[in-house]
Amino acid sequence: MDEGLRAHERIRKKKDFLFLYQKGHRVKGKYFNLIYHENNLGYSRLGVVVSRKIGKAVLRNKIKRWVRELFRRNKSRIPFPMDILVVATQGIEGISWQVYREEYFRTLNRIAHREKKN
RNA sequence: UGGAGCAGACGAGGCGGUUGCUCCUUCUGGCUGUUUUAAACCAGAAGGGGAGGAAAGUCCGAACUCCAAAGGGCAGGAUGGUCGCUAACAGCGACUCCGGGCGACCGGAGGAAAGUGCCACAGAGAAUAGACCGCCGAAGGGGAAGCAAAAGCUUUCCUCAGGCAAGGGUGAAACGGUGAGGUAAGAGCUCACCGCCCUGAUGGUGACAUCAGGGGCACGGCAAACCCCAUCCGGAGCAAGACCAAAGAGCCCCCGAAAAGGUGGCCCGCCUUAUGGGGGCGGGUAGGUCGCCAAACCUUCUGAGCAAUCAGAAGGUCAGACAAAUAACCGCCCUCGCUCGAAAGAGCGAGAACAGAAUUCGGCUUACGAUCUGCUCCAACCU
RNA sequence: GGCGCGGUACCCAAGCGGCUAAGGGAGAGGUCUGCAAAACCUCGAUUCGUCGGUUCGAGUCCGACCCGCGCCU
Repeated sequence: MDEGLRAHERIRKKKDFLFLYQKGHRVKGKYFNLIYHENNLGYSRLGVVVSRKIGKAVLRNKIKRWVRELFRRNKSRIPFPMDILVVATQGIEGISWQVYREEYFRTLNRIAHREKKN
């Protein structure tokens, strides 16, 4: 599996965001919430939301870069093709790259477990 | 050595590699399409570019776009020593005056004799000054004592009529200051010096400076109160705006008067329109494309100018996204800190802070560094 | 990204440059009551988001900064 992140692999349309907010399944985490919904594209797509409450522009960009890096490096951990929306919450501004990575993997595992049951 | 002032550079290590993003150019393949070639799109390869000095705050000024060709007036706003620079500016440079500092240096700047308004409390009086305490009471009035025949004279008291504004006191501010003369006591009443005002001469483009003569003091403060004077400004803003255009719905143009609406806060002016008649097939949402990166540009040199800056020559082109691009990590070297060691050296850690382009420039302001550099001033010590 | 509005006690707020910075709610204490409620009385801002400037004097006028909110695709 490739480790790229091309334009079509990112959620870019306002409609897609609104659809996920309405129909997506939510997983609440300590530092971010994750909204997902399966798609029929054959590949997964990623969207990142970091509001201005989190911090200044430098920090917001850094968080987005972390999220994208983990997504493209670990596409094989995603159980099936879906749209993923990562919404950063207050508290994320203090943590390190390693802590964030652990949290991301744990959240993906939770989704895999939940979907197996269903 | 310590303290201080001003100016300036840099913005963070260097080399190489792996994975990944974005834009440009060239090439290859695919898809679509057609008479054919291509464009666009997708994938790949090669080469190249890829955040800041403040990209920030959005405080000023412009370019650009639309609002009728943005036009006239009012209202409103901005600036404020002088001269210059600039596309423009609340910016920059040089100079002038005033204030602060021992000093390097720093800060301020039109008009208060065009008008209006305000100056609480305190105080006698606060802008056509005023008299609480106080000082005087000379000439005038009254009382007492002495001298004198008398007229009167001398001394003294009253503080009566009145005079004064020196001193006390109030206040942020009290209607020139100091000294001398003068006087009953005083007072620019007079004089000297200082301040102020007026006139003239000289120098300077000018703010202003210097000098000479005169006046006899008049002109309190506040215009970041209204205002006056001079100069400048139409309004919005790239989410401006232009073009293509699914779905859905019908929509548009021409003719004519009143009314309504719009056009910048108002007026003028200008534009549009219901209804009726006639004619025609466009307008525009989602979405897409453009605007969107070569510009008042950067570097070096030469010349003009005290300087800001200007002129010329040569060379360079180095972000262009749109839920929005720089990250994760490895190796070697370098610098710094800590530990071990007699030393050579070894190990560990760190390489930041403020902060992320969003139409583009010129400034201002604010934030920041464990990177530096230069000049200057003051103090102490040494020679 | 651009444009606009606001910040005064715990909350809502008024405030021509001049007295101790109105008022309402909530709170605390008291009066009343057997105890409460209601009513009545009393109390609280060392300072008006922060820092400078103008003025004799600033919550108010003028700058700079901080924070909060709204509108425009």
